[in-house]
Amino acid sequence: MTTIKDIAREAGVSVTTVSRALNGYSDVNEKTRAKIKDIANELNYSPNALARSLVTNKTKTIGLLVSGMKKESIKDNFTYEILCGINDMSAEIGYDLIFFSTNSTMQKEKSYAQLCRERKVDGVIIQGIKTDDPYLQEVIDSEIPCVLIDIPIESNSVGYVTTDNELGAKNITEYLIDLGHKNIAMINGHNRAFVSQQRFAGYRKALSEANIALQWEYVIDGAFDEEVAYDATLKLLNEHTEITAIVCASDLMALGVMKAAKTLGLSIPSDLSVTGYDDIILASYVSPTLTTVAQDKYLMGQKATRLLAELLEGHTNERKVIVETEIKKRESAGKNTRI
Amino acid sequence: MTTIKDIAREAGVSVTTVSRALNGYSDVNEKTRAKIKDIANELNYSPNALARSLVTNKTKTIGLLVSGMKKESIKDNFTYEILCGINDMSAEIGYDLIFFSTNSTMQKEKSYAQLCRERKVDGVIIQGIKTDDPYLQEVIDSEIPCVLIDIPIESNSVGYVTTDNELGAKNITEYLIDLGHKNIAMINGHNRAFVSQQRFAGYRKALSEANIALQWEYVIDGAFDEEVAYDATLKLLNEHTEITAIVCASDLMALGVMKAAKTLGLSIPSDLSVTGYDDIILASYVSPTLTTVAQDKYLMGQKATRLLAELLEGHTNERKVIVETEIKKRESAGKNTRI
DNA sequence: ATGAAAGCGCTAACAG
DNA sequence: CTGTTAGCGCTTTCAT
Repeated sequence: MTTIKDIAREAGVSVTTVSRALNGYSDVNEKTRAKIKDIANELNYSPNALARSLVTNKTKTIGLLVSGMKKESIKDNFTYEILCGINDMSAEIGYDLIFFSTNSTMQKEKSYAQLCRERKVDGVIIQGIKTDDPYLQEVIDSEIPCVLIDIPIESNSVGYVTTDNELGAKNITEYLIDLGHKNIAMINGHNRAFVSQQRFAGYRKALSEANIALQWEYVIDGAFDEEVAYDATLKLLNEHTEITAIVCASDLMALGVMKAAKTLGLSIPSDLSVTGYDDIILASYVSPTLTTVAQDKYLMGQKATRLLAELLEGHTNERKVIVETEIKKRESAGKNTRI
Repeated sequence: MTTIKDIAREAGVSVTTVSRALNGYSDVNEKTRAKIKDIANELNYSPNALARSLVTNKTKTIGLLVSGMKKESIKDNFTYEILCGINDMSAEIGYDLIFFSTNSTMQKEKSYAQLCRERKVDGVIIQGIKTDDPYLQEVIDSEIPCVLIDIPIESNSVGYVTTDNELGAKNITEYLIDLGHKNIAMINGHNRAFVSQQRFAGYRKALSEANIALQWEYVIDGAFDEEVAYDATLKLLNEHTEITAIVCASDLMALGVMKAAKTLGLSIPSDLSVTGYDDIILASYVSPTLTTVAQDKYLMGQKATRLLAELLEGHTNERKVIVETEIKKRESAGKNTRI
């Protein structure tokens, strides 16, 4: 492996000069620089990022703490799209990405801060973490710049990217109300997710503004899981045949709801309207196609990365980024036929 | 930031002892070790991986060279599933993952080997690279242990994971032949992909064994792209109305073919049978559902990682891993009705 | 414009 | 069982 020492020897200069020449410092004779560069090329030199980082205390690396890269959640390309956005943007701004491979067993042994300190990442992006995750507190306490996705926490070194979940849920609920529905149920995620709390708030607000009383029995947690949502829906619809529409806090759960409807012999949307949240790829391919609140996940990833870069470079204006959502009106929601 | 120096001072021992105590060496008094560990905890110490790597020349890091993490290819969760497999397995064997964020512009400036040398990754997994990619030759030349996905190259430091693409394509073509089809077209990827070459070979072999003459006009490249496949299919079917079945080299392209059929007013499978390759999530959700050759992408990722680990630890038996494929018979392929 | 020297945090002989 | 010493490859004062 070629080092600057080798180059220095070959060029008959000191390592200092080599370092400065290669790093584009101005106080170096252009002739010497050219010579050094030539030799570097010839010797097939590439700098050792480890050694450099050790002294500069910068790694040009972003740590990624991503839950949901499990086999089970492959259907849900939410995480992947965010990843793509992060990847593209980080390439643009010159940061490499490091995945902390931490399975559940190890998570107990090694703290968030430890992970970051060991690898000396410049900053971190966190996605898919639950609000009761012990890591979360650590993030806030730690000095390491960090961007959270879908967790609204701000501090000196912490920012976040999210969508207006309350508004999104409110809008789509209103859309159902406009379609004539009154008995609208909600399959939510779970209360350890901020987005669930917010989406419920939006649902509630829409009902309230339309003077529809909130029925607590209509609101069920589906754990963001297709199967769980399926089971919950069967039970719900058996007990409450008056329900004509279901708002889901994720597309995946909406798929579960649609399956349940099929099981019960209900056709969508004539017997039951269903809406999702996220706009995953499947949403536009299932039959009937799924009406949903679209989040631009790719953009979220990009913005998260850009925000982190700002945090790192210390010229942050705003630590909060809200990405717009959009209702995709497709086939799964229709007029209430039971009026 | 706490260093072993701090601990050493506090414990009244040398840094060497601290290092050995913390790394579990046996030649350390258990009492001293306990004391050192206590102090380390108290001081909230975590080792600096950079410094360690600099001297040990090992980083416990796997580099990932993945094409297809672009916005355009989000539909195609092939890459993502492989990633999940890699991620899970690398967590298990204690390696972190680093993404080389290299966009097209940078790729020209920095070589594969440079990337690896700079970051001092222990090994590399490469996916989605084309056979004419200059990186490929570098991989082979380089001494860095490397596992390729879907590129059959072996050397001292290089292994690969793939499926039997020829067999898969042969099987599914035979399946169509068994259904009574004779005029079977193929929408292939492109010839810079090994899998395309192999899948074509399988298609060809199946035809030949059934004494069906290969028609070169029936074989078109679809660039692994939905749109391109769509256009190609329109043209193909307009010129060759006798075609009753199309074998595609990817599911994404099969989606394009299905759209084209729709455009042409052909119904699937009664007018046209279509098969895919990969078994992406969409395959079982589109309507009609897609008959395809399923590859266990997650498993491929896992196996790639395990193989790399073996390469790294120097106890490699076999540098080649072939993952089984399976034909998923769904709705898009049916009996030839034009016999 | 260049070099000498110190040091980033750690491990690894070697000696004792 | 423990400490001394050297050094991984690089950047960074501080001289010159």
